[in-house]
Amino acid sequence: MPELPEVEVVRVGLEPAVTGALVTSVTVFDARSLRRHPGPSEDFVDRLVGRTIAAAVRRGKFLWLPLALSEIQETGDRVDRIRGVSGLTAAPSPEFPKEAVVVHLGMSGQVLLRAPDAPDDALTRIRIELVSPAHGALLLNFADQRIFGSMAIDDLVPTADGFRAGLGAEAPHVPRSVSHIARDPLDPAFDDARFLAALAKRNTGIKRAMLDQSLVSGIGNIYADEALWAAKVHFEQPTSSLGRAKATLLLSEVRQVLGKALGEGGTSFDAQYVNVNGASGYFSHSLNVYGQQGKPCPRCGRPIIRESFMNRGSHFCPLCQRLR
DNA sequence: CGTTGGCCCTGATCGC
DNA sequence: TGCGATCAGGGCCAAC
Repeated sequence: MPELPEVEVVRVGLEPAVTGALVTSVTVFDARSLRRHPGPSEDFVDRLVGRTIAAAVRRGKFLWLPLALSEIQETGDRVDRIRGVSGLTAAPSPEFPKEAVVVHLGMSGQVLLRAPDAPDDALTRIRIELVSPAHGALLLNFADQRIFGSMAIDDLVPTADGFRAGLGAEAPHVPRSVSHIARDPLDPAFDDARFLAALAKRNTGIKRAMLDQSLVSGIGNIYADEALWAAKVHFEQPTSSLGRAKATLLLSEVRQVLGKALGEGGTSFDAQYVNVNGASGYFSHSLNVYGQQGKPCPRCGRPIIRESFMNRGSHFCPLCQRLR
C-alpha cells in the first residue's frame, strides 16, 4: 500500500537513473496495467520507444516521467536515434515537455531498476529498457500483483496555481489525469490556509476527507490512522465540528508522520539496481495503531480497536480518540 | 454539485 | 495435499 513516503522513495531512486535516459525498448506482458492508457498496448510502446526521459516528478501518490521534446517528433526517425548515442548528449530543448509517462502504484505496484541481463522480477507487467547517461543500460520493471496500479502516457497541462507541478518538477505542468489531484502536505506550494478552509466546508468524516486526494493528496489508510492517533482525533469526527485548532494540529501530525516514514524508507541508487518498495523498516517498528489491534495503545495502554470503514480497516484507541 | 457506497483485482495465507 | 474462503485498499464512478 504505497503512500506518499513510499512513492517518494521510488522517485528519489529513479531520478538519477532515468533523467536523460533513452527508452530503447518496451515490452507489455499484461495490458491490464495499461488500463488508464488511452489506446492499445502498441500505441503505448510506439509513443515511448525512442524518447528521452527528462525527469521524475511526484505529486501525492502519482509519479510521472516527462518525455523530452526531441528532433524525433519533427523528423519521425526514431531508429537512427536509438542506434546512436547522440540523443544522450543533445542540447536540451528550450521548450517544456508536452507529455509524460504517468505511473500509479495502486495497492501493490513496484518500480524496480535492474541490470540488463537480470531475470524478470515476479509479477512484472511492463518492462522498459533504458540507456542512462549515468548508469548505462538498465531495465525498469513495473511489477504489480493486484493490478490496481498502472502506466499511461498523458498530455501535460498547466498547473492551476502556476507553480511547479510537484517534487522533482521544473515545469508548471501536470498530467491531465493528475490535474484534479491536490498538492500534498510536503509540497512547498501546499496552501495550508486554503486546505483548512476547504476542510471546514466539507460535510463528512475526517478520515474520508483525509483520503480524498482532491482535497489533500499523498495520505492513505496507514498514515491517516497514524496521524489521527497522533492528533487524538476519532476517524469519524465530522469535519464541520473538528475545529480550527484540531485541524491545524492534524495537518501538523500528517506532516510529521509522512516525514518520519520518508526518512526511514530512504533508499538510494545502487550501481546495479535500485530496489524500493513499501515495506521498509518503518512498518514493523514505528506504527502506533495501524495493524496493532488488540495491542496496548502506546500512550494510554488501552487495547487498539480495528473497525471496518469504507471497505478498509480503521485502527484507533477508544480512549485517546473519542468522538466529540 | 457534494457526498457516498460499491466495485475492480489477484497472490498470500489460513482453516478444514 | 488440496481447495475454497478470506483479506488487503486507491481511485474511480454511478447513484442519490
